[in-house]
Amino acid sequence: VTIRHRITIKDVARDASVSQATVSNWLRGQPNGMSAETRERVGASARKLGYRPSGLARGLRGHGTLAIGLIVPSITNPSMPPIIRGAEDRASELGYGVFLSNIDRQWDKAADHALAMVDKGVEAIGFAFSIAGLDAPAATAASSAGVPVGALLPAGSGPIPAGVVGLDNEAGMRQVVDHLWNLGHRRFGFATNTRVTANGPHRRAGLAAALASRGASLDVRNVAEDLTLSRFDEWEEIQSGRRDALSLLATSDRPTAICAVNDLLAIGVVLAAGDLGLRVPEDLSVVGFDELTAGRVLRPPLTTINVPLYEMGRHLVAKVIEPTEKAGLRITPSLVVRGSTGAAPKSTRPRGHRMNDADRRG
Amino acid sequence: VTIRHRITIKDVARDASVSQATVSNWLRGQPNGMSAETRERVGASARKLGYRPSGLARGLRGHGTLAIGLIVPSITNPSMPPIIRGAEDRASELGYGVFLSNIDRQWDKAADHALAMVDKGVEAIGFAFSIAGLDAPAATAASSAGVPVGALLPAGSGPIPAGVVGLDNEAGMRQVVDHLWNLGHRRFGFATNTRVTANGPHRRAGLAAALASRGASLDVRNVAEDLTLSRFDEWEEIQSGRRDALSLLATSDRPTAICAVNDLLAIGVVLAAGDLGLRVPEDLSVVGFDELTAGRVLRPPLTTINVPLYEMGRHLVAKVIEPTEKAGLRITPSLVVRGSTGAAPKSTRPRGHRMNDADRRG
DNA sequence: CTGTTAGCGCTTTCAT
DNA sequence: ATGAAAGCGCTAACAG
Repeated sequence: VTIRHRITIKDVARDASVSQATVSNWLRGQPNGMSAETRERVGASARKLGYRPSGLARGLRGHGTLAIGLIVPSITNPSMPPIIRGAEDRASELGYGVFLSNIDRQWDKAADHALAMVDKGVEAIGFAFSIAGLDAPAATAASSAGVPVGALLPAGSGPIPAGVVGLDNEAGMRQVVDHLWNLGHRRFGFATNTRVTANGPHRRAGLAAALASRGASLDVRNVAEDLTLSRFDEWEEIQSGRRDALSLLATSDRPTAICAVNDLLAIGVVLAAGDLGLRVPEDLSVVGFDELTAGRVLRPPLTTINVPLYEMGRHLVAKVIEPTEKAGLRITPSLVVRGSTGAAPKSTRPRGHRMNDADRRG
Repeated sequence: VTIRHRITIKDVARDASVSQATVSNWLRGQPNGMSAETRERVGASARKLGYRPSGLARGLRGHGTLAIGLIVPSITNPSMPPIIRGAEDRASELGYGVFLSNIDRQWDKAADHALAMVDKGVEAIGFAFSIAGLDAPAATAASSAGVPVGALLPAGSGPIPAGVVGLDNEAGMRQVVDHLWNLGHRRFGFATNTRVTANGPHRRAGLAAALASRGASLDVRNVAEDLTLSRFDEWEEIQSGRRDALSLLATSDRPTAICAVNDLLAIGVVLAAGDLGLRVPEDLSVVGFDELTAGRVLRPPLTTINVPLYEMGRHLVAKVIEPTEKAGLRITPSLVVRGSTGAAPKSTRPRGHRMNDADRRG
């Protein structure tokens, strides 16, 4: 607990009877040669004195600070921890530390946080699913300050810009439609809310596109977008899915399968089905996106799309720290079939069919 | 995207025709007087030039770096995000940035990570539920380097040391026992595993103590501690709870209520009950600890103990950044009654009673 | 191979 | 009320 005066390179130099420069060379693995004898002597002194190089001074002098920034939209979003873990792991392997900043979906805060990180000397900044692309204010602010940025983003179609790790949501929805279509489903619903990540619109569009490629289409009346959600909160997001489902299932020609923008909403859909006395998957199939643990706990367990979040976090960091490649990386998620999807119900209710009381019962 | 040469205090000084010292004074809100005229002129120049002070240089010169470190045992543990969010929020309010480090329950890594943070100039380090107290190697390493440390820890009995935010697990278990006892339960079981946080033993001891205070006791045969868990993983932890329950419920005088060390294990217990054809709560009551969202999704929803994680994260940071008070803070969690607990089953099976086939059936 | 000498951007006496 | 100058701990040319 001795708060001894900080041991500097100078102390080591004096102890080893060499110059600071020599110690400095020793520090970063002798770029130019160095006699083994000296190296050892310096090493011994450093160890003896308990010397630890100051990252601050090193950073100030122009060299790296060995720190990067990671900005997450909402840390309580269950998708984030694996991403952060991946990012931190990779950064750590590369000898970097990570500054974490959570903006709680207040997108306008991103730029400030990014700049604060720049001031602290980060060498790069990664955005975990920011609402917009690399052209968002926060990203441009950082890169115009000379700090490289990278981001996790929906992939969209076309090439992926350098620095971005793109999630191919469309490919995911394609798998969902394949699965459901083979099960006989023809009327699809989509549940989302106004506070989801940038992936939301891509998932909806992906569903519509996959349906279109089979000559079917996503009826706008079968798309529910809850807008009563305020700040992000897992349970609240589940509730938004529940509200969506309630409105989706109130129509006479209700969908036989509902795709939710993510697992949280999907859980809400399953819960709503229970409220309405509908059996899943006999009466209604439900599929989510993201593969959360909560979806496995649900009865029936949720069929969903697995997204390799941990790997994405790793890639994001690798991309910003060592921007070797000039192109981005495309990540394709994959379907995980569990119990919430099954054959479409036999008795399809043609459009315009009148609801009976049993349908109405909650 | 212009990577203009960094604007320094010198540029501002030149532009405003004052000295660096004056700009420096202006920077940190004029400690000594300063003519309003000058202040304004400097401000104008700074704004015009887009000046941003370098945290690195500021830190090097001896003043604060406005950065703290936060070390978490396992970021994918669902209890962590709220803590991190609270910590980050409070730090941010105080103008601090936070370095996050996840050690994935590899406790021996903590010291290295802490030291790495010290090298990066953090002003303090907070440990979110480290396995040991403030006397753990990591904490002593940091504090002997002159960096104050704080931690989230089980409170235990007795006074709480400065810098620690203590969770009173015993108080939580007392509430659990009150609730269950009033429901008629007399045979209690406890499910845990060998990889839980430092709170684990305290929860078990708390249960035993609460029972003892009513003249009852926790039969060691009714304590199951799964040890097949490797790295932390939510689903795996649920499985460990399932295994615990399977062994706990195989006895002829099985407990009528099982308390799990946390919600994840508790979910596993409920799932196991389902596997065995036992109804919850009619045949078995289950209670968890931590109040996770997954527990609300479970059917029946889990009765549990809510821990104010977000607040604890905030307190932890406040304690390490402004170590005003000399004593720690005690946090008392509170019972949340949901559907997994109910009246004890009428037909109690006295010790030694022989199981019938129905009991055996899975 | 190793030592000298300048700074990096900022704070901080000490003068003025 | 403001300025000059000396570093914080380290790196980066150059010299020797």
